[in-house]
Amino acid sequence: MPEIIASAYQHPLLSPEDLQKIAASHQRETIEKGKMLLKEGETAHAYYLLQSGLVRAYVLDFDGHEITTDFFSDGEIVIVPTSLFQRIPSQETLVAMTDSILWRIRFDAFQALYHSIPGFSEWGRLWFTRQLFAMKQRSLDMIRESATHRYLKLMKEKPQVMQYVPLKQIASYLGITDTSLSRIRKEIAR
Amino acid sequence: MPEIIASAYQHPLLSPEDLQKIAASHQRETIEKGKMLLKEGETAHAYYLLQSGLVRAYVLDFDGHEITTDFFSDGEIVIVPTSLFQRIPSQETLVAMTDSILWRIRFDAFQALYHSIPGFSEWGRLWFTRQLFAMKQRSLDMIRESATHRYLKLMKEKPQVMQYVPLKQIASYLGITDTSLSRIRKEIAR
DNA sequence: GTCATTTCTTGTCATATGGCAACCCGCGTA
DNA sequence: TACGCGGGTTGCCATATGACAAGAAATGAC
Repeated sequence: MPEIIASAYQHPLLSPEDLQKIAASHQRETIEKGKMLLKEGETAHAYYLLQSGLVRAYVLDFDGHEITTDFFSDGEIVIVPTSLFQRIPSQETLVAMTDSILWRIRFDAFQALYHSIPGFSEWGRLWFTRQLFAMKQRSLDMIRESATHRYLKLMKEKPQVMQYVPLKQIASYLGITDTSLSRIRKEIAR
Repeated sequence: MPEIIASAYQHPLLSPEDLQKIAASHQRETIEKGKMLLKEGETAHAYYLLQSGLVRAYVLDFDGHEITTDFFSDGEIVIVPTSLFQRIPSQETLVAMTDSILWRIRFDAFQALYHSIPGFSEWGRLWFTRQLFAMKQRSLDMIRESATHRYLKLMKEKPQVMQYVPLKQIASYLGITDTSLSRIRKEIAR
């Protein structure tokens, strides 16, 4: 069983046998830089556990500009929950920023595990709880932290992003223009 | 069975009998304006379904200023998921802005339902999915909408808030100062 | 290697918002 | 009635960021 799966689904209620079953529901997949895992308007039928690489999520602005909504890095779950769990078209697009290796699990397989392994639904609830917390922190950061602080924080938490993502896309994630980000970088380098 | 419970837990997989069991796990409670449902530092042991009233959630700033993180209105679930599901102290405080009526369900009772009624854990996942979406929208709004637009949107979606909450607390929810909000209101009244 | 495209930086000016302080108003209370 | 106080508004000035445009640097295609 791939190490990445065991560590991603770590939970006190999940036995080694449970993990075996969970692992068996995942298929290994690779994707090239620039390719999309999910496009706006499509309905998701699976989510992905990212073994290595970098994936970006974005939505389109009222006038067609991309706004980056998320960066996914090693060990994280690449997913658009609304589309997958409400079975509706996604507003977000998922695109690989580097060649990536991931483990896909289809909705049906997930559903079967969710209702047959108690520890798995516990794990799921915990995952949601943490996601919700992270999103709340992000909203709070938008309110109480300066753009400079948000940039430094992102650099610290996801340094890979700096390496593979154009500033413009980082800027939209931070809620500023690429021009401002450029000035912030200049100021920091001082 | 209280109407509010049946409608809050509406889900195709939940039978009338399921709803009976769910309802039986809730206790009716009232709270006076100004009282707290959960204080920063306490660990939540229950969540609440709000039948009528208005509840506000806030965190404290680095220098002690309140930042409003949420308003809960009729029919919504009043909860601090991180504290309840990770069994850790809450960073948020929940305070009643008006006299309110709510239905409380304790963690243990929730847990029992979650693992015995498949439709209930489905419902829970859907609730999380929607919350996550709402939080993402909020982050996006902070990025792409002006303060004026955010204010108008809040007025439209939760008009009760205007009625019972001081501008200062609304302003912190919108990510601006009360001074700015006052100017925005002036401009809108124009 | 050359050309085209994308990415990043910089300058100028406009605008939104903040910080601070003064002030006004309504309301409860001594 | 007078006072104190919380809530809201306003004026003045500072600052952060945006909009737009030009140019420099890096990247990719052929």
